[in-house]
Amino acid sequence: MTPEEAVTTRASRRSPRPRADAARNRDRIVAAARDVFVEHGTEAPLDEIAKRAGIGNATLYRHFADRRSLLRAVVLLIMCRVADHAERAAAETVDSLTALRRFVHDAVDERVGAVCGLLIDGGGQDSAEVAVQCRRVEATCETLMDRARHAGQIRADIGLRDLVISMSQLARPLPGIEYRDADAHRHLDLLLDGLRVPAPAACGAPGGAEERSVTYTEHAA
Amino acid sequence: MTPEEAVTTRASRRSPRPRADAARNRDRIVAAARDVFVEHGTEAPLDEIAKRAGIGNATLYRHFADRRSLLRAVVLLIMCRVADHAERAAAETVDSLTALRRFVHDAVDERVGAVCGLLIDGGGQDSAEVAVQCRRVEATCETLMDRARHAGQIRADIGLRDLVISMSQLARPLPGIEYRDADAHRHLDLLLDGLRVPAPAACGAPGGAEERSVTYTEHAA
Amino acid sequence: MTPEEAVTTRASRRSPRPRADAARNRDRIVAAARDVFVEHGTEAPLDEIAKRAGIGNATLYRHFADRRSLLRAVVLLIMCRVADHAERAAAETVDSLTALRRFVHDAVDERVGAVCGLLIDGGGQDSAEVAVQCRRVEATCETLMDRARHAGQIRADIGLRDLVISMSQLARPLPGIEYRDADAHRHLDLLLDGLRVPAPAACGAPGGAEERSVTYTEHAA
Amino acid sequence: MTPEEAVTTRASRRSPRPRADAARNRDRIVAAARDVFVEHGTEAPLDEIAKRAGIGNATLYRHFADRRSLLRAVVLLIMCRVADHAERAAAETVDSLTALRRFVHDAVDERVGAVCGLLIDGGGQDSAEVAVQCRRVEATCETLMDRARHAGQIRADIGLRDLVISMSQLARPLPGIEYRDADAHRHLDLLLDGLRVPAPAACGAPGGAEERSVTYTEHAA
DNA sequence: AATGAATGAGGGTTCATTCAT
DNA sequence: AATGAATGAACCCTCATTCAT
Repeated sequence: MTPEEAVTTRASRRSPRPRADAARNRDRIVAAARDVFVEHGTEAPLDEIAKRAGIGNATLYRHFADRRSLLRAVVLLIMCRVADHAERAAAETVDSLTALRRFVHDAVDERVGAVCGLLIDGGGQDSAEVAVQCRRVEATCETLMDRARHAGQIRADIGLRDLVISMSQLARPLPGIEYRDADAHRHLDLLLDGLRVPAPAACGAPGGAEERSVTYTEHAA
Repeated sequence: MTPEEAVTTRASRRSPRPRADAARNRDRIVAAARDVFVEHGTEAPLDEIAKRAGIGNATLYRHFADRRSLLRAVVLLIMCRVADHAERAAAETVDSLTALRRFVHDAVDERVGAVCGLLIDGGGQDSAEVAVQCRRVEATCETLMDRARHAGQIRADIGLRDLVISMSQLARPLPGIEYRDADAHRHLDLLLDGLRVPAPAACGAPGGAEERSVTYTEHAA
Repeated sequence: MTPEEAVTTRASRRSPRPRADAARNRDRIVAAARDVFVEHGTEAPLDEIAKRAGIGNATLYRHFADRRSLLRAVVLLIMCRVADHAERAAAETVDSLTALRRFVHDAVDERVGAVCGLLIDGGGQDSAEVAVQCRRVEATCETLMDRARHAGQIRADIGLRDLVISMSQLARPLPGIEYRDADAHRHLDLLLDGLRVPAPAACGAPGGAEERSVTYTEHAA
Repeated sequence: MTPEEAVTTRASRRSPRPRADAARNRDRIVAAARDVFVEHGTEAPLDEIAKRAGIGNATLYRHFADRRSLLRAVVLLIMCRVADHAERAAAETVDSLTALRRFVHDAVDERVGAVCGLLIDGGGQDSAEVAVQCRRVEATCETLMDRARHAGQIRADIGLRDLVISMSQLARPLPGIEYRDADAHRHLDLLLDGLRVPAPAACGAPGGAEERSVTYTEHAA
């Protein structure tokens, strides 16, 4: 599903035609914004984005009234793709855990880290379209996790939120450090390994989750 | 080791005495900066920090020439404490994996996520003092990881960098979302579980690291 | 006289025909501009005017090269009508003072306050057409005032400029306050009463013009 | 009463001391703003005001958070002085009509036209301090007008609002035309003459208020 | 001819940093 | 030493005007 389709079916709109060059500009802006947000964070100057997109600053404002609006478009773009990946993974991959794995890595490739936090707890708090995509992701992931849980592949105490937050955090660009996809992929693999059962602790290694959970509780206090 | 000791032994300096109230102000500023950086990111207005510290803005500049300088001091504070925790964990905890676990949770409690990125790749690239602390952390962690590796507790393909980056990322505050220590602790536990051997794959669950590594290679291309 | 006639006789122009719809657009723009200038001042965004006229912004620029040009057209429109009113009042109303009264109220209804200042001192300093209309107004008013003066109806120390400026000012919209024609009409009546002779002072009331003129001189110093 | 006193008695405030140079700057800014507003309208660039005051633009923002805030200060300054003039005129001038006359001319000299509209209908809608000064003006004028009415000096159908609006409008700078105090004073004199009774019409001149009121009603329709 | 889109210049406001008390 | 105040540079956003369909 493309973001355009996500917003509304074109036919139902009044706008006579979204002039080809304008549409191309819009896409360029969103793509540039995504990259700049990844590199410099969501507080990056919009002028930088405009320059990267090869347009004047005012043109950016013609397409997006303010920073939030642009951010929303980026989130929508990413979330549409991520949701697509989730559904495709669920449809095409028989093993649930493998599907989850495929999903998180695809999400990282979609720069999901650029908009971390925005897809949590409903995501686009102020955008119905984004919320729809978030729900697509949630629904698909929940299904996959349920199946994996029932198959005894992943621990029962892991929820959707854990997956989404961890994924977003690990995929986030590190300020001051050049962004490394490789790290995100690698650490997500480690984390996914941690989700699996039998929990490593059950394999005989000393110092299991219980042990930590004690310490953890202390910290939570 | 306190940050003051970390900087230099006082005796070798000219400054006759660092007036008690000035020293107190300095500490207040660093503490306030740490908290503000955690809450609003490292781009937060310095005036906000000064206000939080209960001092005038110019006083902040008397102590720290510019933003970088203040940031360095915060990093140094955190890294000193984190290094202390690392060494204490190594000294007091017999089991290496348990020591690592203790260390990462203590680091989160020290708000290590606030300065993520600054302690990677040598850390304070422009600060010898910070570099010293980073090396303390690195040395201790490397020792612990070596011991754990040799004891067959953690996988052989995991390096120090993996631990430090993951820890920093998972402990980072999520913009727009209220910071939750609990999430960081929880997800670090999951990640640590993923570091352990026998790898979950070896426990019989389908879809091991090898499988992923294939996909991963594709992504890396 | 319509503004079109005022500009030039069509026959002398090259333009083959001013396509009916184009002419209609032009009129709409000028009317919209007049209203917007009244409501939001002469600094109002031109896009607002275009939208109000129901046309695209570029169409506005096809008709009027820049803001000044549009403003001139509005002034011309208003001044043509105001001049018409002046001449009609002079022709149809026997009593000169009554004719003046009729004139000023008609002028207010033509939104003369919207372009205040532009019709003073020659009016459209940069427009021959406007200047022509200004002269029509001036000539007619001068005649009427002369007649009223000679008939002993109005004071001898009142000039055309007094009338025009006062009228413009009192008819001006008050920023932040919803425009009230009623106030303008009311206060113009009061002012016209002040023009009359025998001066109120002569009617026996204390504190006449002479008295004030003293104070006034002080202020002028 | 100075604006400072109008805001609050200094003693009751926490602010340790309003540093002399800062206070001087504040006064300079308000004075510059008043002049610029008179010359170029209340939409004039704030940078222009800062330059005129001989300070940096940011200093202006330190003293006044936004344009409204600055405007309020100007209004307060003017209204305090105007209210002082009103009370002084009432106290020192025996004849009520003469007092009113003195008042309006003093108000013009205080550049009351710069803030026209802001003193109508309660004045500083968002400022209690301004509202207080407006009420001082209103109360004094109402008293003066009452006395003049009872003494048969002015017409009974004239209200406070008529006086205030007319005064503000006539004293307003004409955009594009250099501001002329003389015109304002002159036209206010004429208007005040119009307020007097016996109404000029009663003096025998043809075309009185009744006649107009007919036309007027037509217009109002 | 009409229009949506593009754009550069300019104004409002914030903030890191410097100055004067 | 501590502070309130001052400042210029940078960013966001608007708008008059031009361009391309």
